[in-house]
Amino acid sequence: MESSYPQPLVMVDIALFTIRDKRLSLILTRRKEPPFEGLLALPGGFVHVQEDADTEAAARRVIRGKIGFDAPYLEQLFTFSGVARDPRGWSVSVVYYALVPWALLERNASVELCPVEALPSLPFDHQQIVAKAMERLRGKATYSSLPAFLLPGEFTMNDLHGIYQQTIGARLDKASFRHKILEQDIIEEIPRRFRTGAHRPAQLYRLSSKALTAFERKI
Amino acid sequence: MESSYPQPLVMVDIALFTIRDKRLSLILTRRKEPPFEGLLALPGGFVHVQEDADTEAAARRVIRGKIGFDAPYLEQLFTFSGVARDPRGWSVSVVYYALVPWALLERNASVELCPVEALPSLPFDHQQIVAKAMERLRGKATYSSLPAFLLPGEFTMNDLHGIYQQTIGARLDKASFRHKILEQDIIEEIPRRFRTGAHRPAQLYRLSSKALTAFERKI
DNA sequence: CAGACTTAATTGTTTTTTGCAAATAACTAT
DNA sequence: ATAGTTATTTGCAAAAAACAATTAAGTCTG
Repeated sequence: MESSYPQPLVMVDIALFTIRDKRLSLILTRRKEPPFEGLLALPGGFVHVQEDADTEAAARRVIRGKIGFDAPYLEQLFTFSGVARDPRGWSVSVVYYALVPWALLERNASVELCPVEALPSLPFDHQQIVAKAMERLRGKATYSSLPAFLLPGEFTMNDLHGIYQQTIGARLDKASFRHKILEQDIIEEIPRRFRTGAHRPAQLYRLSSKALTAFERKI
Repeated sequence: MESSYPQPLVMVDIALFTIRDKRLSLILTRRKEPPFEGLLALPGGFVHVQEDADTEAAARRVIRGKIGFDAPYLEQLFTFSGVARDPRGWSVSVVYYALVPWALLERNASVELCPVEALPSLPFDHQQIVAKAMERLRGKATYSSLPAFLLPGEFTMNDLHGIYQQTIGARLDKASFRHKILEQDIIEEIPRRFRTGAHRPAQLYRLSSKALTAFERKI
């Protein structure tokens, strides 16, 4: 039977993004075991065929282990494979990327955060993985509600505008951005809720039910 | 050591598209072994850690086994996993999709072709896989040169226009389409080459070197 | 061999989208 | 009250896209 052939090791790795101080950042783990013991790397682990229904469940397990709760946005990114990527042997890593608002992480003292423009050199093929994840993030930012998942439940149009500029890496016209976003129905005004501060109060928005169900269907 | 845990079975499956008689079609295989012996299914196989450098190499091996040569376009689609998708046990399938011009397949008598609107019910989770592949194809058609890989080396603007409409599933204005495509530099005129027939001859085009190198870099 | 026919390709016009600049609105701090 | 600052809207110009019609280039038919 074919399945008696030697099989690759199967693991999941997570590119877990957040935005702190307006900087897109990754949550990393300091490895507690060989190989690469002591180095910072993407959180990950082996798939446990006894407890994980599929690799997405494995990814959620890893994320919960790292930050204590589920990420609001989770999507499969790409599968990396080969004999050379891990010194333990031929391996397959199903990589997911996840977005978490910084507000949810703040109390969590243990997380190691690193802005994407200042990453250390990462073990395995994690450098490549990060590059691919950024590419996807940038790509989706131009036509989906994805970057909104980096924000907490309530946010202003300016917050959203900034996040989009961050992830796309370019300047966007405010008026056009506002227009296009509202037209897509991915966010909605929270009636009578404003962020008040030094100046004119800003209308608060939240993700619309349309955006949330689109995410459930992984669009 | 972690790697002594029970590991999932690792395989690759291929969604191999072509266009025959203006209909987007899939190349299927009649299974020669259990499970689902005798049924039509996507071509696939286990990853051979001795001979495959990575899952993409495994995918190429499967494709060569099926059609006798490499597909002009090949890209990783998605990884499907779980305990229920294959009766042999917890498995991971890294799925690739590939595009092949019908002209290259014509002489190959053994291939079983099936238009995507008239697929039989497929075993495993292959129905889902096909749905995902179509979605990706549709998505990419709107902004890339991808559908052009379904055509032979020389094609007319009308051929291309038809293919795009096929994969997107909507009508596209001829003048606008022409304009946008030419502006992107993904195809180029073949000087002095025309398809002659019953009426006005049509200029022949080919993929530009820009489109070909973009594919090499998997854009 | 003229003209009808058919498909290819271009051109012009209207409509929609986008980018830019300025104006208006709503607050706080002095 | 008013200057200062950020939020939001408005208006207009430029660009892109959709639509409609015209011109081009051949074959086929009587």
